[in-house]
Amino acid sequence: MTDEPDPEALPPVLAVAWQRTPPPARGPRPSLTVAAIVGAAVEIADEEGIDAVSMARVAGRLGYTPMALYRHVRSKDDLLALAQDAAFADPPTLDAAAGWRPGLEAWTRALAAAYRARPWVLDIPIAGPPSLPRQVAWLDRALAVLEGTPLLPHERLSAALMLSNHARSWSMLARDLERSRGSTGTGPPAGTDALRLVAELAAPDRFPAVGPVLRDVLAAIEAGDDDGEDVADEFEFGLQRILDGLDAHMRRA
Amino acid sequence: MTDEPDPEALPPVLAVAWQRTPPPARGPRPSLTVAAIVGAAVEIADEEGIDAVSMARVAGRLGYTPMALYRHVRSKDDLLALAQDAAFADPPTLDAAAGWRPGLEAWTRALAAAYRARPWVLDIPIAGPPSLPRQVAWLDRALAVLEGTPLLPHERLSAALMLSNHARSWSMLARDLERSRGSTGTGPPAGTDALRLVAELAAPDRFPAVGPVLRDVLAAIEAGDDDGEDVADEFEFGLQRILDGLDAHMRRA
DNA sequence: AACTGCTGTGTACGATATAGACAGTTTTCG
DNA sequence: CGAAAACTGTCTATATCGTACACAGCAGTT
Repeated sequence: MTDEPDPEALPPVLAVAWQRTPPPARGPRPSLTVAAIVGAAVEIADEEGIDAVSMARVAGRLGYTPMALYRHVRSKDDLLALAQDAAFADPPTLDAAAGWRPGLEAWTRALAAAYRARPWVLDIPIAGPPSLPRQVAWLDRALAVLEGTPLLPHERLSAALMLSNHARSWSMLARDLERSRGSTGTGPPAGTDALRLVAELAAPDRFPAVGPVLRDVLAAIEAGDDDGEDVADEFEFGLQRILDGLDAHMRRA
Repeated sequence: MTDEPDPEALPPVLAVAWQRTPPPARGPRPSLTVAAIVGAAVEIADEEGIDAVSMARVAGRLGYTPMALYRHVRSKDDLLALAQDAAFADPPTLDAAAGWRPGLEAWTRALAAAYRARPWVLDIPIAGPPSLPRQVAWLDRALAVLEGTPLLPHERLSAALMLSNHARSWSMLARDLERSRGSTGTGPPAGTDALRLVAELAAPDRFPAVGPVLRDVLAAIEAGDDDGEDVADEFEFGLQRILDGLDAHMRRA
């Protein structure tokens, strides 16, 4: 009678992700497992992107009916959340003796590398604060690096999330530029072209500041060869600014 | 015969958004307009979220057939991009005399306020660098504030994007927490509960750093009353760190 | 007056997520 | 030992969407 959800109960995704579901006592041994389902989803996403990940595709790859998946996973959204978490490699081990700054640098770069390795992860909308195992593992490493610092606990959390957001945001930008480089015409065009377009479209009287800056950036890009390099440079610039800001705050305390 | 897309041609979305499409020379006067379509989409999203925005709903609200929209908009994705851009208010006018730091502070807070006013904007995946008019207008204001500073042009661009990313990321977190506060049980639970869960789930042996920090943050939250406040505090902390980092970099130059 | 290019409509198709009933299997309880 | 209970995977069905395609009527051009 009581369909009231127990407020103390684990949300289903978390229960599955943290393997808090006791094995069934009765009934046939499940031949499908969550791990297999998630693995198949990851494989498909690796090969063809998340748009190719449908319940039917995942089930088909494993030799099952689409509906079989719903015995192990509550919804497609849940499956995608699990796939996203599974897509990450284990966080790097950081040299604690080297200090917090090199540690966080390495951590953030590793995160960006993870996004680069599986860009489809960026297509899955994030839902809530990090709570799946792999994400928590990454968070743990960042917090561990900050352990000797004068930062307050909530400041450490903020710092880690800030760097994580930075890695994610810039990875999305890099992915978008790469995508538009490939597909001609449909999206905004390749890196420099997109900038050039905006620089031309922005009327100097209405948007006086944007034009000069973009033209200058364009000139700088054309002086160099590669423009994938430039995106990486912007990533580094932002990373160093954030670390500078944390450093300044620590010195003040 | 030549279906080759002209590399110099505007991508269709941009042509529409910047009103670079010449009015048709022949044929009946269009009764539908892009502005009306986008406006209807925004209204529906305001009332029921983006999930409620379907081509049929938008067309229906205007008294047209779904397919009529495709005469003015290339795809649903394009429509959403336009709606996202239209959803933003005009950027605030900033006091140039006050200096770059107060200016960027106000700018970033205004951006966060815009996300708060229309949270559904965050559900639309961003595609590429800012290139639609309202987004460019916002970017222009941030760059204008940085005009007197020793930052190089590409550094100014980086700084603006960094702050924009910060506003967006934290707005998403705030929205997620608010969402889970409302819906009981289905998603991850309300703000503090989510943290508590992770704190319990993270085994101390595998994730030694996460537990203490989360418990400390939880205690701090429970000492105060509201936890919406805390998210705002984290936003401010990150904002100040980024500005500190920019400040340090400027002094060095 | 014929033609051309345009607008909005109607129909149709192909995906897709997922609800609900069912048959078969394994364990537990009387 | 047999009946009931709990669970797995399947099958069928539905509702929702985005959008391709062909068409009817309209407004300028030739």
